[in-house]
Amino acid sequence: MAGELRLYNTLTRRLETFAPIEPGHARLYTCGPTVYDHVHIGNLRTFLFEDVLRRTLKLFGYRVTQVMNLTDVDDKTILGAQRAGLDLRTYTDRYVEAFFEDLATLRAEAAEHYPRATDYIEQMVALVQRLSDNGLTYTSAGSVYYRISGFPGYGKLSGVRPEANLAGARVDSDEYEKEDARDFVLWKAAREGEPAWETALGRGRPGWHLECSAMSMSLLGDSFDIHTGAVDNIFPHHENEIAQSEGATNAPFVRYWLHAEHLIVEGEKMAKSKGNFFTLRDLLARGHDPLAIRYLLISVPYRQKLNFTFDGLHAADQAIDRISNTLHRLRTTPIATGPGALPAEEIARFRNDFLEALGDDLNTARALAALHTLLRTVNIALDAGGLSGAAHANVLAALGEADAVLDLMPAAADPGPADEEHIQRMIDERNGARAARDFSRADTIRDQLREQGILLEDTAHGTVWRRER
RNA sequence: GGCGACGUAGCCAAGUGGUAAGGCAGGGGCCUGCAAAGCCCUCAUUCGCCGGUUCGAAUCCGGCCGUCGCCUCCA
Repeated sequence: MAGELRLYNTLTRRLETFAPIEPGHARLYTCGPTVYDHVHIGNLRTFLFEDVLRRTLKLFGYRVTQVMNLTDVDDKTILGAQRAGLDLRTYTDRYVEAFFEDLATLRAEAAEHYPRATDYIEQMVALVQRLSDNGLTYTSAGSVYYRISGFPGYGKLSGVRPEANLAGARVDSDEYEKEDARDFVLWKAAREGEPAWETALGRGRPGWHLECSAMSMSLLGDSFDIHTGAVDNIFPHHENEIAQSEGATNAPFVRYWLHAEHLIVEGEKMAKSKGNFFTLRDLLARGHDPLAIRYLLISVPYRQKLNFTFDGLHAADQAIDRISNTLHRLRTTPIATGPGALPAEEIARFRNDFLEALGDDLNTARALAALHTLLRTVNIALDAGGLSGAAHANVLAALGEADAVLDLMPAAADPGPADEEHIQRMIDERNGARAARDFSRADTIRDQLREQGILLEDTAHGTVWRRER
Protein backbone atom coordinates (compact mmCIF):
# COMPACT_ATOMS: atom_id res chain seq x y z
CA MET A 1 0.00 0.00 0.00
CA ALA A 2 1.44 3.29 -1.05
CA GLY A 3 0.86 6.61 0.67
CA GLU A 4 2.38 8.57 3.48
CA LEU A 5 1.70 7.91 7.12
CA ARG A 6 2.06 10.96 9.30
CA LEU A 7 1.95 10.71 13.06
CA TYR A 8 2.00 13.35 15.78
CA ASN A 9 5.13 12.94 17.83
CA THR A 10 4.87 14.13 21.42
CA LEU A 11 8.66 14.36 21.54
CA THR A 12 8.83 17.03 18.84
CA ARG A 13 5.25 18.30 19.15
CA ARG A 14 4.95 18.00 15.42
CA LEU A 15 3.35 15.86 12.76
CA GLU A 16 6.06 13.67 11.25
CA THR A 17 6.18 11.22 8.38
CA PHE A 18 6.68 7.75 9.74
CA ALA A 19 9.89 6.05 8.68
CA PRO A 20 10.97 2.99 10.65
CA ILE A 21 14.55 2.29 11.65
CA GLU A 22 14.45 -1.00 9.80
CA PRO A 23 12.80 -0.48 6.40
CA GLY A 24 9.41 -2.16 6.15
CA HIS A 25 9.29 -3.19 9.79
CA ALA A 26 7.53 -1.19 12.48
CA ARG A 27 8.50 -1.97 16.05
CA LEU A 28 5.91 -0.81 18.51
CA TYR A 29 5.68 -0.76 22.30
CA THR A 30 2.28 -0.07 23.80
CA CYS A 31 1.85 0.46 27.52
CA GLY A 32 -0.59 -2.15 28.75
CA PRO A 33 -2.77 -2.51 31.81
CA THR A 34 -1.96 -2.98 35.46
CA VAL A 35 -3.78 -6.20 36.13
CA TYR A 36 -5.34 -5.50 39.51
CA ASP A 37 -8.94 -5.18 38.28
CA HIS A 38 -10.99 -5.13 35.10
CA VAL A 39 -9.96 -2.42 32.67
CA HIS A 40 -12.49 0.34 32.04
CA ILE A 41 -13.65 1.83 28.76
CA GLY A 42 -11.16 4.67 29.10
CA ASN A 43 -8.32 2.16 29.14
CA LEU A 44 -9.95 0.38 26.23
CA ARG A 45 -10.12 3.58 24.24
CA THR A 46 -6.34 3.72 24.43
CA PHE A 47 -5.94 0.05 23.57
CA LEU A 48 -8.20 0.44 20.56
CA PHE A 49 -6.20 3.45 19.42
CA GLU A 50 -3.19 1.15 19.51
CA ASP A 51 -5.16 -1.46 17.59
CA VAL A 52 -5.99 1.09 14.90
CA LEU A 53 -2.35 2.11 14.84
CA ARG A 54 -1.03 -1.42 14.32
CA ARG A 55 -3.63 -2.15 11.66
CA THR A 56 -2.91 1.11 9.88
CA LEU A 57 0.79 0.32 9.89
CA LYS A 58 -0.06 -3.00 8.26
CA LEU A 59 -2.35 -1.31 5.75
CA PHE A 60 0.54 0.93 4.80
CA GLY A 61 2.62 -2.15 4.14
CA TYR A 62 4.68 -2.53 7.29
CA ARG A 63 5.37 -5.72 9.12
CA VAL A 64 4.50 -5.00 12.75
CA THR A 65 6.07 -6.27 15.92
CA GLN A 66 4.01 -5.03 18.82
CA VAL A 67 4.78 -5.49 22.47
CA MET A 68 2.21 -4.79 25.17
CA ASN A 69 3.33 -5.15 28.74
CA LEU A 70 1.23 -6.46 31.60
CA THR A 71 2.10 -4.78 34.88
CA ASP A 72 1.62 -7.55 37.40
CA VAL A 73 3.58 -6.18 40.33
CA ASP A 74 2.92 -2.78 41.87
CA ASP A 75 1.16 -1.37 44.92
CA LYS A 76 -2.31 -2.08 43.62
CA THR A 77 -1.73 -5.65 42.50
CA ILE A 78 0.03 -6.42 45.78
CA LEU A 79 -2.78 -4.92 47.80
CA GLY A 80 -5.40 -6.69 45.74
CA ALA A 81 -3.71 -10.04 46.16
CA GLN A 82 -3.40 -9.53 49.90
CA ARG A 83 -7.06 -8.66 50.23
CA ALA A 84 -8.06 -11.65 48.15
CA GLY A 85 -5.76 -13.89 50.15
CA LEU A 86 -4.05 -15.08 46.98
CA ASP A 87 -0.49 -15.11 45.82
CA LEU A 88 0.33 -12.37 43.36
CA ARG A 89 0.46 -14.59 40.29
CA THR A 90 -2.85 -16.30 40.93
CA TYR A 91 -4.49 -12.96 41.58
CA THR A 92 -3.13 -11.21 38.51
CA ASP A 93 -3.79 -14.22 36.27
CA ARG A 94 -7.50 -13.59 36.64
CA TYR A 95 -7.23 -10.07 35.35
CA VAL A 96 -4.80 -10.94 32.62
CA GLU A 97 -7.36 -13.40 31.35
CA ALA A 98 -10.21 -10.92 31.70
CA PHE A 99 -8.14 -8.34 29.84
CA PHE A 100 -7.59 -10.67 26.89
CA GLU A 101 -11.29 -11.43 26.82
CA ASP A 102 -12.12 -7.75 26.69
CA LEU A 103 -9.66 -7.17 23.86
CA ALA A 104 -11.14 -10.07 21.92
CA THR A 105 -14.68 -8.81 22.52
CA LEU A 106 -13.71 -5.51 20.97
CA ARG A 107 -11.84 -7.25 18.18
CA ALA A 108 -8.45 -5.82 19.05
CA GLU A 109 -5.79 -7.73 17.15
CA ALA A 110 -3.37 -9.61 19.34
CA ALA A 111 0.08 -8.11 19.82
CA GLU A 112 3.11 -10.28 19.11
CA HIS A 113 4.27 -10.18 22.76
CA TYR A 114 2.57 -9.67 26.09
CA PRO A 115 5.45 -9.72 28.57
CA ARG A 116 4.67 -9.72 32.27
CA ALA A 117 6.84 -7.66 34.57
CA THR A 118 7.45 -10.54 36.95
CA ASP A 119 8.94 -12.59 34.11
CA TYR A 120 11.57 -9.93 33.42
CA ILE A 121 13.12 -9.36 36.85
CA GLU A 122 16.49 -10.50 35.57
CA GLN A 123 16.51 -8.04 32.68
CA MET A 124 15.42 -5.25 34.98
CA VAL A 125 18.25 -5.97 37.40
CA ALA A 126 20.73 -6.01 34.53
CA LEU A 127 19.43 -2.65 33.35
CA VAL A 128 19.85 -1.12 36.78
CA GLN A 129 23.39 -2.45 36.87
CA ARG A 130 24.17 -0.73 33.59
CA LEU A 131 22.76 2.50 34.99
CA SER A 132 24.93 2.05 38.06
CA ASP A 133 27.96 1.55 35.86
CA ASN A 134 27.11 4.90 34.29
CA GLY A 135 26.89 6.53 37.68
CA LEU A 136 23.17 7.23 37.48
CA THR A 137 22.01 5.42 40.59
CA TYR A 138 22.40 5.50 44.32
CA THR A 139 21.19 3.32 47.10
CA SER A 140 19.31 4.49 50.12
CA ALA A 141 17.82 2.29 52.81
CA GLY A 142 18.18 -0.73 50.55
CA SER A 143 16.34 0.85 47.60
CA VAL A 144 18.00 1.93 44.38
CA TYR A 145 17.17 5.35 42.93
CA TYR A 146 17.76 7.08 39.64
CA ARG A 147 19.73 10.30 39.96
CA ILE A 148 18.00 12.65 37.55
CA SER A 149 20.66 15.32 37.87
CA GLY A 150 23.00 12.90 36.06
CA PHE A 151 20.84 12.72 32.94
CA PRO A 152 20.86 16.01 31.00
CA GLY A 153 18.03 15.03 28.67
CA TYR A 154 15.55 14.69 31.49
CA GLY A 155 12.31 16.47 30.64
CA LYS A 156 12.64 16.43 26.86
CA LEU A 157 9.44 14.49 26.34
CA SER A 158 7.13 16.14 28.82
CA GLY A 159 8.63 19.62 28.94
CA VAL A 160 8.77 19.27 32.69
CA ARG A 161 11.87 21.06 33.85
CA PRO A 162 13.72 19.31 36.63
CA GLU A 163 13.84 22.51 38.63
CA ALA A 164 10.16 23.28 38.06
CA ASN A 165 8.51 24.41 41.22
CA LEU A 166 6.05 22.04 42.71
CA ALA A 167 3.86 24.53 44.48
CA GLY A 168 0.31 23.28 44.34
CA ALA A 169 1.48 19.95 43.04
CA ARG A 170 0.72 16.72 44.71
CA VAL A 171 3.00 16.12 47.63
CA ASP A 172 5.32 13.24 47.03
CA SER A 173 3.59 10.17 48.33
CA ASP A 174 6.53 7.84 47.97
CA GLU A 175 7.38 6.32 51.27
CA TYR A 176 10.99 5.64 50.43
CA GLU A 177 14.01 7.81 51.15
CA LYS A 178 15.35 9.88 48.27
CA GLU A 179 18.26 12.27 47.86
CA ASP A 180 16.17 14.56 45.75
CA ALA A 181 12.42 14.79 45.39
CA ARG A 182 12.69 14.49 41.62
CA ASP A 183 14.50 11.17 41.69
CA PHE A 184 12.51 8.01 41.23
CA VAL A 185 12.91 4.52 42.51
CA LEU A 186 14.30 1.76 40.32
CA TRP A 187 14.35 -1.02 42.86
CA LYS A 188 12.38 -1.06 46.07
CA ALA A 189 13.79 -2.74 49.16
CA ALA A 190 11.66 -5.63 50.36
CA ARG A 191 9.01 -4.84 52.91
CA GLU A 192 7.27 -7.18 55.28
CA GLY A 193 4.41 -9.05 53.66
CA GLU A 194 5.20 -7.97 50.11
CA PRO A 195 6.48 -10.15 47.30
CA ALA A 196 10.23 -9.81 46.85
CA TRP A 197 12.95 -11.17 44.63
CA GLU A 198 16.45 -12.06 45.78
CA THR A 199 18.74 -10.30 43.32
CA ALA A 200 22.14 -8.68 42.96
CA LEU A 201 20.45 -5.42 43.89
CA GLY A 202 19.31 -6.92 47.13
CA ARG A 203 15.98 -8.37 48.16
CA GLY A 204 13.12 -6.33 46.77
CA ARG A 205 10.87 -5.58 43.84
CA PRO A 206 11.05 -3.39 40.76
CA GLY A 207 9.83 0.19 40.54
CA TRP A 208 7.05 0.80 38.06
CA HIS A 209 8.97 2.51 35.28
CA LEU A 210 11.71 -0.06 35.11
CA GLU A 211 9.72 -2.86 33.51
CA CYS A 212 8.85 -0.92 30.37
CA SER A 213 12.46 -0.02 29.67
CA ALA A 214 13.68 -3.55 30.32
CA MET A 215 10.96 -5.37 28.41
CA SER A 216 10.81 -3.05 25.44
CA MET A 217 14.57 -3.19 24.89
CA SER A 218 14.67 -6.95 25.45
CA LEU A 219 12.02 -7.59 22.83
CA LEU A 220 12.46 -4.70 20.39
CA GLY A 221 16.09 -3.63 20.76
CA ASP A 222 17.79 -0.63 22.37
CA SER A 223 16.22 1.68 19.78
CA PHE A 224 12.82 1.14 18.23
CA ASP A 225 10.15 3.05 16.36
CA ILE A 226 6.99 3.81 18.27
CA HIS A 227 5.99 3.94 21.91
CA THR A 228 2.43 4.70 22.94
CA GLY A 229 0.26 5.24 25.97
CA ALA A 230 -2.30 7.69 27.22
CA VAL A 231 -1.45 11.32 27.93
CA ASP A 232 -1.12 10.74 31.65
CA ASN A 233 1.86 8.51 30.92
CA ILE A 234 3.89 11.31 29.38
CA PHE A 235 5.04 12.37 32.79
CA PRO A 236 6.48 10.80 34.76
CA HIS A 237 6.30 7.32 33.28
CA HIS A 238 7.57 7.83 29.76
CA GLU A 239 9.97 10.55 30.81
CA ASN A 240 11.51 8.11 33.26
CA GLU A 241 11.65 5.34 30.69
CA ILE A 242 13.72 7.57 28.46
CA ALA A 243 16.03 8.36 31.36
CA GLN A 244 16.42 4.66 32.19
CA SER A 245 16.95 3.47 28.65
CA GLU A 246 19.09 6.22 27.24
CA GLY A 247 20.98 6.52 30.49
CA ALA A 248 21.98 2.88 30.10
CA THR A 249 22.57 2.61 26.34
CA ASN A 250 23.51 6.17 25.34
CA ALA A 251 21.42 5.45 22.24
CA PRO A 252 18.11 7.06 21.25
CA PHE A 253 15.36 5.00 22.85
CA VAL A 254 12.23 5.70 20.77
CA ARG A 255 11.68 7.73 17.64
CA TYR A 256 7.95 8.42 17.80
CA TRP A 257 5.98 8.89 21.00
CA LEU A 258 2.21 8.79 20.53
CA HIS A 259 -0.27 9.57 23.27
CA ALA A 260 -4.01 9.07 23.39
CA GLU A 261 -6.26 11.61 25.06
CA HIS A 262 -8.55 10.52 27.81
CA LEU A 263 -12.11 9.41 27.65
CA ILE A 264 -14.53 11.42 29.72
CA VAL A 265 -18.12 10.54 30.54
CA GLU A 266 -21.00 12.95 29.93
CA GLY A 267 -18.49 15.79 30.09
CA GLU A 268 -16.94 14.70 33.36
CA LYS A 269 -13.90 12.68 34.29
CA MET A 270 -14.78 9.05 34.81
CA ALA A 271 -14.61 8.21 38.50
CA LYS A 272 -16.04 5.51 40.69
CA SER A 273 -17.24 8.13 43.13
CA LYS A 274 -19.33 9.79 40.41
CA GLY A 275 -20.96 6.55 39.40
CA ASN A 276 -19.94 7.10 35.80
CA PHE A 277 -17.21 4.49 35.84
CA PHE A 278 -17.79 1.80 33.23
CA THR A 279 -16.05 -1.41 32.35
CA LEU A 280 -16.77 -3.20 29.11
CA ARG A 281 -18.64 -5.79 31.13
CA ASP A 282 -20.91 -3.09 32.56
CA LEU A 283 -21.92 -2.01 29.08
CA LEU A 284 -22.42 -5.55 27.83
CA ALA A 285 -24.59 -6.27 30.85
CA ARG A 286 -26.77 -3.35 29.81
CA GLY A 287 -27.22 -5.05 26.47
CA HIS A 288 -24.91 -2.92 24.35
CA ASP A 289 -23.31 -4.34 21.26
CA PRO A 290 -19.51 -4.78 21.35
CA LEU A 291 -19.27 -3.56 17.76
CA ALA A 292 -21.08 -0.35 18.63
CA ILE A 293 -18.70 0.14 21.54
CA ARG A 294 -15.74 -0.42 19.24
CA TYR A 295 -17.21 2.03 16.75
CA LEU A 296 -17.72 4.68 19.40
CA LEU A 297 -14.26 4.26 20.91
CA ILE A 298 -12.45 4.55 17.59
CA SER A 299 -14.73 7.14 15.98
CA VAL A 300 -13.12 10.11 17.70
CA PRO A 301 -9.51 10.69 16.63
CA TYR A 302 -7.16 9.54 19.37
CA ARG A 303 -5.74 12.95 20.21
CA GLN A 304 -9.19 14.34 20.98
CA LYS A 305 -10.83 13.79 24.29
CA LEU A 306 -13.65 11.35 23.76
CA ASN A 307 -16.87 12.26 25.50
CA PHE A 308 -18.62 8.98 26.18
CA THR A 309 -22.39 9.36 26.25
CA PHE A 310 -25.25 6.94 25.82
CA ASP A 311 -26.51 9.13 22.97
CA GLY A 312 -23.15 8.61 21.33
CA LEU A 313 -23.38 4.89 21.90
CA HIS A 314 -26.81 4.87 20.28
CA ALA A 315 -25.44 6.76 17.29
CA ALA A 316 -22.65 4.19 17.03
CA ASP A 317 -25.19 1.41 17.19
CA GLN A 318 -27.11 3.00 14.30
CA ALA A 319 -23.90 3.23 12.31
CA ILE A 320 -23.21 -0.46 12.83
CA ASP A 321 -26.76 -1.21 11.68
CA ARG A 322 -26.20 0.83 8.59
CA ILE A 323 -22.98 -0.96 7.73
CA SER A 324 -24.62 -4.28 8.42
CA ASN A 325 -27.70 -3.48 6.33
CA THR A 326 -25.74 -2.39 3.31
CA LEU A 327 -23.64 -5.56 3.47
CA HIS A 328 -26.83 -7.55 3.72
CA ARG A 329 -28.21 -5.83 0.65
CA LEU A 330 -24.99 -6.51 -1.22
CA ARG A 331 -25.29 -10.19 -0.36
CA THR A 332 -28.96 -10.54 -1.23
CA THR A 333 -29.39 -8.31 -4.27
CA PRO A 334 -28.94 -10.23 -7.53
CA ILE A 335 -26.02 -9.24 -9.73
CA ALA A 336 -27.18 -6.85 -12.44
CA THR A 337 -26.62 -7.80 -16.04
CA GLY A 338 -25.91 -4.25 -17.17
CA PRO A 339 -22.77 -2.19 -16.55
CA GLY A 340 -23.65 -1.71 -12.91
CA ALA A 341 -24.71 1.57 -11.40
CA LEU A 342 -21.64 2.00 -9.22
CA PRO A 343 -18.84 3.80 -11.05
CA ALA A 344 -15.36 2.54 -10.37
CA GLU A 345 -14.27 6.12 -9.72
CA GLU A 346 -16.53 6.26 -6.67
CA ILE A 347 -14.82 3.25 -5.20
CA ALA A 348 -11.38 4.57 -6.08
CA ARG A 349 -12.21 7.86 -4.41
CA PHE A 350 -13.29 6.06 -1.29
CA ARG A 351 -10.07 4.08 -1.17
CA ASN A 352 -8.09 7.25 -1.55
CA ASP A 353 -10.06 9.27 1.01
CA PHE A 354 -9.93 6.45 3.52
CA LEU A 355 -6.21 5.93 3.20
CA GLU A 356 -5.49 9.62 3.29
CA ALA A 357 -7.56 10.05 6.44
CA LEU A 358 -5.74 7.28 8.30
CA GLY A 359 -2.43 8.50 6.96
CA ASP A 360 -3.17 11.87 8.51
CA ASP A 361 -2.38 10.88 12.08
CA LEU A 362 -5.06 8.18 12.17
CA ASN A 363 -8.00 10.46 11.48
CA THR A 364 -10.67 7.86 12.07
CA ALA A 365 -13.50 10.41 12.02
CA ARG A 366 -12.65 11.28 8.43
CA ALA A 367 -12.13 7.63 7.53
CA LEU A 368 -15.58 6.79 8.86
CA ALA A 369 -17.12 9.76 7.03
CA ALA A 370 -15.65 8.36 3.82
CA LEU A 371 -17.16 4.98 4.63
CA HIS A 372 -20.60 6.48 5.22
CA THR A 373 -20.41 8.30 1.92
CA LEU A 374 -19.53 5.07 0.13
CA LEU A 375 -22.38 3.23 1.82
CA ARG A 376 -24.83 5.79 0.52
CA THR A 377 -23.39 5.48 -2.97
CA VAL A 378 -23.71 1.71 -2.79
CA ASN A 379 -27.29 1.91 -1.59
CA ILE A 380 -28.19 4.27 -4.42
CA ALA A 381 -26.69 1.83 -6.89
CA LEU A 382 -28.58 -1.05 -5.32
CA ASP A 383 -31.81 0.95 -5.50
CA ALA A 384 -31.11 1.64 -9.15
CA GLY A 385 -31.05 -2.03 -10.05
CA GLY A 386 -28.00 -3.65 -8.57
CA LEU A 387 -24.30 -3.90 -9.28
CA SER A 388 -22.48 -5.62 -12.08
CA GLY A 389 -20.30 -8.56 -11.10
CA ALA A 390 -17.19 -6.42 -11.43
CA ALA A 391 -18.59 -3.52 -9.40
CA HIS A 392 -19.85 -5.94 -6.77
CA ALA A 393 -16.43 -7.52 -6.39
CA ASN A 394 -14.73 -4.15 -6.44
CA VAL A 395 -16.85 -2.67 -3.67
CA LEU A 396 -16.54 -5.76 -1.50
CA ALA A 397 -12.78 -5.60 -1.88
CA ALA A 398 -12.73 -1.93 -0.89
CA LEU A 399 -14.94 -2.57 2.10
CA GLY A 400 -12.77 -5.48 3.11
CA GLU A 401 -9.69 -3.30 2.93
CA ALA A 402 -11.31 -0.68 5.13
CA ASP A 403 -12.45 -3.32 7.55
CA ALA A 404 -8.90 -4.57 7.90
CA VAL A 405 -8.43 -1.45 10.01
CA LEU A 406 -11.91 -0.70 11.32
CA ASP A 407 -13.10 -4.28 11.92
CA LEU A 408 -16.69 -3.16 12.33
CA MET A 409 -18.45 -5.45 9.93
CA PRO A 410 -20.58 -8.18 11.45
CA ALA A 411 -19.57 -11.70 10.65
CA ALA A 412 -21.86 -13.27 8.08
CA ALA A 413 -24.85 -14.81 9.80
CA ASP A 414 -24.58 -18.53 10.36
CA PRO A 415 -28.15 -19.78 10.40
CA GLY A 416 -28.76 -23.41 11.15
CA PRO A 417 -29.92 -25.19 7.98
CA ALA A 418 -33.05 -26.59 9.57
CA ASP A 419 -33.82 -23.18 10.88
CA GLU A 420 -33.42 -21.75 7.43
CA GLU A 421 -35.85 -24.23 5.93
CA HIS A 422 -38.44 -23.31 8.49
CA ILE A 423 -37.99 -19.61 7.77
CA GLN A 424 -38.35 -20.16 4.06
CA ARG A 425 -41.56 -22.13 4.61
CA MET A 426 -42.98 -19.28 6.66
CA ILE A 427 -41.98 -16.76 4.00
CA ASP A 428 -43.65 -18.82 1.29
CA GLU A 429 -46.78 -19.14 3.34
CA ARG A 430 -46.82 -15.41 4.00
CA ASN A 431 -46.34 -14.59 0.35
CA GLY A 432 -49.23 -16.88 -0.46
CA ALA A 433 -51.35 -14.93 1.98
CA ARG A 434 -50.17 -11.66 0.50
CA ALA A 435 -51.08 -12.82 -3.02
CA ALA A 436 -54.54 -13.64 -1.68
CA ARG A 437 -54.58 -10.19 -0.06
CA ASP A 438 -54.95 -11.79 3.35
CA PHE A 439 -52.75 -9.17 4.99
CA SER A 440 -53.68 -9.91 8.55
CA ARG A 441 -52.48 -13.50 8.04
CA ALA A 442 -49.34 -12.20 6.36
CA ASP A 443 -48.64 -9.78 9.21
CA THR A 444 -49.18 -12.49 11.79
CA ILE A 445 -46.51 -14.62 10.15
CA ARG A 446 -44.14 -11.67 9.98
CA ASP A 447 -44.72 -10.96 13.66
CA GLN A 448 -44.10 -14.58 14.56
CA LEU A 449 -40.76 -14.54 12.80
CA ARG A 450 -39.89 -11.27 14.40
CA GLU A 451 -40.36 -12.83 17.79
CA GLN A 452 -37.71 -15.32 16.76
CA GLY A 453 -35.40 -12.47 15.83
CA ILE A 454 -35.99 -12.84 12.09
CA LEU A 455 -36.74 -9.64 10.19
CA LEU A 456 -38.46 -9.77 6.80
CA GLU A 457 -38.03 -7.28 4.02
CA ASP A 458 -40.11 -7.25 0.86
CA THR A 459 -37.81 -6.04 -1.87
CA ALA A 460 -38.14 -5.67 -5.63
CA HIS A 461 -36.49 -9.05 -6.08
CA GLY A 462 -38.51 -10.88 -3.49
CA THR A 463 -38.73 -11.27 0.26
CA VAL A 464 -35.41 -11.49 2.09
CA TRP A 465 -34.77 -12.03 5.75
CA ARG A 466 -32.05 -11.22 8.22
CA ARG A 467 -31.38 -11.74 11.85
CA GLU A 468 -31.96 -8.96 14.28
CA ARG A 469 -28.67 -7.82 15.73
C1' G B 1 2.10 28.38 40.68
C1' G B 2 4.29 25.44 36.17
C1' C B 3 3.20 22.63 31.64
C1' G B 4 -0.42 21.07 28.01
C1' A B 5 -5.11 20.22 25.32
C1' C B 6 -9.69 22.12 23.87
C1' G B 7 -14.33 25.35 22.97
C1' U B 8 -17.92 24.26 15.33
C1' A B 9 -25.93 22.88 14.80
C1' G B 10 -30.15 19.60 20.04
C1' C B 11 -25.84 15.67 20.51
C1' C B 12 -20.97 13.46 18.58
C1' A B 13 -17.58 15.40 15.16
C1' A B 14 -14.34 16.80 10.23
C1' G B 15 -12.29 21.06 8.54
C1' U B 16 -5.94 25.11 10.31
C1' G B 17 -6.39 31.30 4.93
C1' G B 18 -10.88 30.98 -0.02
C1' U B 19 -16.32 31.05 1.63
C1' A B 20 -19.02 24.99 7.00
C1' A B 21 -17.49 16.80 5.73
C1' G B 22 -19.95 12.70 8.02
C1' G B 23 -23.14 10.42 11.77
C1' C B 24 -27.21 10.56 15.57
C1' A B 25 -31.70 13.00 16.86
C1' G B 26 -35.88 16.11 14.64
C1' G B 27 -39.31 17.71 10.39
C1' G B 28 -41.27 16.70 5.31
C1' G B 29 -41.49 13.32 1.10
C1' C B 30 -40.68 8.81 -2.30
C1' C B 31 -41.08 3.49 -2.22
C1' U B 32 -44.51 -0.42 0.39
C1' G B 33 -50.99 -3.60 1.20
C1' C B 34 -48.73 -2.00 5.88
C1' A B 35 -43.89 -2.41 7.36
C1' A B 36 -38.61 -3.02 7.09
C1' A B 37 -34.51 -1.44 4.43
C1' G B 38 -33.07 2.39 1.24
C1' C B 39 -33.30 7.08 -1.15
C1' C B 40 -34.54 12.49 -1.61
C1' C B 41 -35.40 17.30 0.73
C1' U B 42 -34.83 19.95 5.31
C1' C B 43 -31.83 20.99 9.78
C1' A B 44 -25.00 26.42 11.61
C1' U B 45 -25.23 33.25 6.67
C1' U B 46 -22.05 30.77 10.87
C1' C B 47 -17.62 28.31 13.97
C1' G B 48 -17.02 30.79 22.97
C1' C B 49 -16.48 36.50 23.28
C1' C B 50 -13.81 41.17 21.84
C1' G B 51 -10.20 43.38 18.93
C1' G B 52 -6.28 43.02 15.00
C1' U B 53 -3.75 41.23 10.25
C1' U B 54 -5.72 40.14 5.18
C1' C B 55 -9.04 41.28 -0.97
C1' G B 56 -10.71 37.21 2.10
C1' A B 57 -10.34 34.02 8.86
C1' A B 58 -13.75 28.67 12.01
C1' U B 59 -8.73 28.65 10.29
C1' C B 60 -3.15 33.60 11.61
C1' C B 61 -2.02 37.30 15.93
C1' G B 62 -3.42 39.62 20.82
C1' G B 63 -6.71 39.85 24.93
C1' C B 64 -10.78 37.85 27.68
C1' C B 65 -14.26 33.97 29.26
C1' G B 66 -15.06 28.77 29.87
C1' U B 67 -13.98 23.32 30.04
C1' C B 68 -10.50 19.42 30.78
C1' G B 69 -5.76 16.99 31.78
C1' C B 70 -0.70 16.37 33.93
C1' C B 71 2.79 18.21 37.82
C1' U B 72 6.49 11.51 40.74
C1' C B 73 3.81 4.67 40.42
C1' C B 74 -3.66 7.21 36.92
C1' A B 75 -4.79 4.52 29.99
